[in-house]
Amino acid sequence: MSSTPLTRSEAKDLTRRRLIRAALAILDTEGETGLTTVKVAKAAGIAQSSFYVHFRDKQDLLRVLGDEGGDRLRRSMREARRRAREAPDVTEHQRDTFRIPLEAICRHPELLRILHRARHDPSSSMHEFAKEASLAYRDHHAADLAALGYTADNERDRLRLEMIAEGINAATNALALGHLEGRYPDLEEAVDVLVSLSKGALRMLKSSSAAAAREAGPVAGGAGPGG
Amino acid sequence: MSSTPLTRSEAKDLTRRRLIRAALAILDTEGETGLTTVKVAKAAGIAQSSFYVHFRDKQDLLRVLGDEGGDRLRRSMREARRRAREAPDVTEHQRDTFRIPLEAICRHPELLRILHRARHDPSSSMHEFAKEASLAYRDHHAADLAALGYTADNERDRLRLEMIAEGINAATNALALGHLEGRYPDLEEAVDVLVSLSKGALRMLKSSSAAAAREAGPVAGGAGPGG
DNA sequence: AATTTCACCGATAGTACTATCGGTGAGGAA
DNA sequence: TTCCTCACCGATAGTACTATCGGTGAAATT
Repeated sequence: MSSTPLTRSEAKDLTRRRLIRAALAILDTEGETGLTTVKVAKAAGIAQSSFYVHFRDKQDLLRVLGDEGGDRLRRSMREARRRAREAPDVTEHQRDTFRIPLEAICRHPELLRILHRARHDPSSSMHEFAKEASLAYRDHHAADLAALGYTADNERDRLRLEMIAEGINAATNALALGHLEGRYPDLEEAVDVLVSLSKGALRMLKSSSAAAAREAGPVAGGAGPGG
Repeated sequence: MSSTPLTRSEAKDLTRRRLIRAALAILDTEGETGLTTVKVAKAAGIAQSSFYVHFRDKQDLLRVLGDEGGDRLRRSMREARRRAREAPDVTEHQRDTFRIPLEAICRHPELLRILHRARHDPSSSMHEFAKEASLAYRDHHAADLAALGYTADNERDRLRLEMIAEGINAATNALALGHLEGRYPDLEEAVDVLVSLSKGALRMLKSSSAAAAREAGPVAGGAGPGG
């Protein structure tokens, strides 16, 4: 009741925020197929035609959603790295490295679900953005692992580190969603699993030049890429 | 040119196969949004209205696609387990356990992409099917890991084994898709990474009752489930 | 106070898709 | 040969959504 009289631009911005919020909710519950200007406008409390006061067209809305998601993504990654650095010891630093992304996902699971879908849907308006975001996540994980002391000093190890990071990233997402679906009630157990997964993979990295043959057997026999 | 005169039911079945094949291709390249009776019928070389000779409606087509995918899934999982058992030694058995699913994905990546999308899209006609398939894959991986000698003898380890299996499964999918996208040219390297990931995780499992504290630090401090 | 701006509205043209219907001709049974 | 069956066809009714347009009233400007 203090400042209910809004200026026109404030009111417009508020409506725009409502549209974006509504769009995210619909995207999460009904997918890109279910996202229509009719539903978004109705959920935001305005007429369907007024949608076009705020966005040039539907494509434009998706683009804005992608941009906002990207910003939120970058901010949360910076924040995560900052917080992990504050851990008292190495073990806790390791656990933080995996706990923080897990908690971030659980706070805004709809963003991951939307990205996840777009990542594998070539027809999605957010497909390219989702691919970039996915690579950014992988590189973030790779940097995390490097920060834990596992550096790659040659091309082969660099590629391996990327693979490990991508694998760990996928596992993190899967466990977070499993937690949200109620299958894994204890998030700390998920942290344990991720820590141990990474330990195994990074053991390989450390011993790659010396005992590669013993660790993984004859490796060079390369199968070409699949069809 | 030998038996071009087909019976009517043979010809009908052929058309049906063409429709299913076309639907899968469109689903892969354009997503569920782009899957229309117009496109499917045209790609199969028949009139749009003739679509309804073969399927009651679009939903029916999706259901059939799900069923066929399920069959193919179960067959390929059985086949994979059979082949892995034939490996000459333990190391090769381990590698086969991860190589076989990787190769299976690379042979039919469109199936994984379609499932992946539906898995995270509540509006998808194949959503429930994709969730079940995902759990089936996880349990398949869990059985594989158990076959490698890592058994869970209590409730906590059973849940951990499930988490490890789900994580490894997600990593497998991610690496296979990365390989297909050209980021990881050597599939054998992906096998190495998966083997090492699993080794790390299963080390935790084996030592869970005895040396849990040394392996992962204080573990019991349980944080509740997230929001 | 007079005028302009503009966020929002209802109506609607245009587009794309789903599903039905009556017809047709070649396969198959009598 | 005669009749029936049915996979396929074109046309079309019905539905859902996108995007545009002229109008309206309150905020903002003069």
